[in-house]
Amino acid sequence: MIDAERKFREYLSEKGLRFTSERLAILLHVMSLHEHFAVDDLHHQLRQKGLSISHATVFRTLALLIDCGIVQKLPCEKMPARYEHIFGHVHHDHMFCLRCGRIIEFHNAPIERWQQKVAEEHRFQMTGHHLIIRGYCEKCH
Amino acid sequence: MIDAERKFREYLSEKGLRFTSERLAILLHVMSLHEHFAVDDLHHQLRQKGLSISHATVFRTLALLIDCGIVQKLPCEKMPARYEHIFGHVHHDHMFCLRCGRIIEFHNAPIERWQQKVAEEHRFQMTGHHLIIRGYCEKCH
DNA sequence: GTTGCAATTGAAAACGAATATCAATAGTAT
DNA sequence: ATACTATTGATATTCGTTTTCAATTGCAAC
Repeated sequence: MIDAERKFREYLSEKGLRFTSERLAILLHVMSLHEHFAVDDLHHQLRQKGLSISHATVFRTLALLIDCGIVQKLPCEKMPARYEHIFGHVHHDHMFCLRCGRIIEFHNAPIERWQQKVAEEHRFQMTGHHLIIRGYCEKCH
Repeated sequence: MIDAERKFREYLSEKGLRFTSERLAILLHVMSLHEHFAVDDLHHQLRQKGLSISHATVFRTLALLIDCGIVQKLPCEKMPARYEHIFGHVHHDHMFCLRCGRIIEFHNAPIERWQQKVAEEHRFQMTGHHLIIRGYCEKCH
């Protein structure tokens, strides 16, 4: 059993929810993806694997995975929404290319620290943040 | 004529678009608001002023004002989308209270500088950014 | 001013992502 | 095994936003 599965089982158990085969299949597939994805991507890929999991269940399960901290919704304002698994990864932010749609991940410790400081100054209890830098990637200027 | 109107007229003229009474009314009202607003707020307030401007026109005009740099869409993921005028204001980011929905504005120069630096490191041409800090405000922890 | 053309408008219909409904199914605790 | 209740899939619905299209109105040329 992978760590993410253990974490998901614990989360569901604590909330009195059930660990179903659909939820396991979605979790495992999400953890196997190393790119961000839309709900439809995920749905199609699961069907190609021979699993018939409904659209509604994919949405419902993603909401649980987000609440549980295994997945995050990307802050870029494109529709449909994009997701990625974050469990087992260090925190990172994103740059979004307005021309080709490429998403570049980055991590910057000073920015993280200053955010914490700004929150404290406003007596604001920070639980998370989203930083997205928009512009044009190396190939697209 | 206020500066924003001059800027909007120039923008429309350059694009071969027309400066209509509806567009002027929306621009002036948006500039008079000192809070973020949803499309429906704007639409209602315009109607209360006795102006019968359609929903569609409000949406269409906001898109122009955003493209022109007078208005921005806020990056908090609440529906419906929130907007604010930015023309004549210094750049700022937002904290969003998950409990009461309050939006706190802030500006932090070091964060801005580090963002620029990160973009340069990735040879990324930054045109803008959105930073939103989520959590609980002073009243809500 | 008048004219002509294309941009703009309003009302309504269409769109699309996401959510709710509900009967059938399947975990889970006993 | 049983009973209870969460979950599922199919479908319908919601709701913010966008498109359609005929009527209107800027605006530039005359």
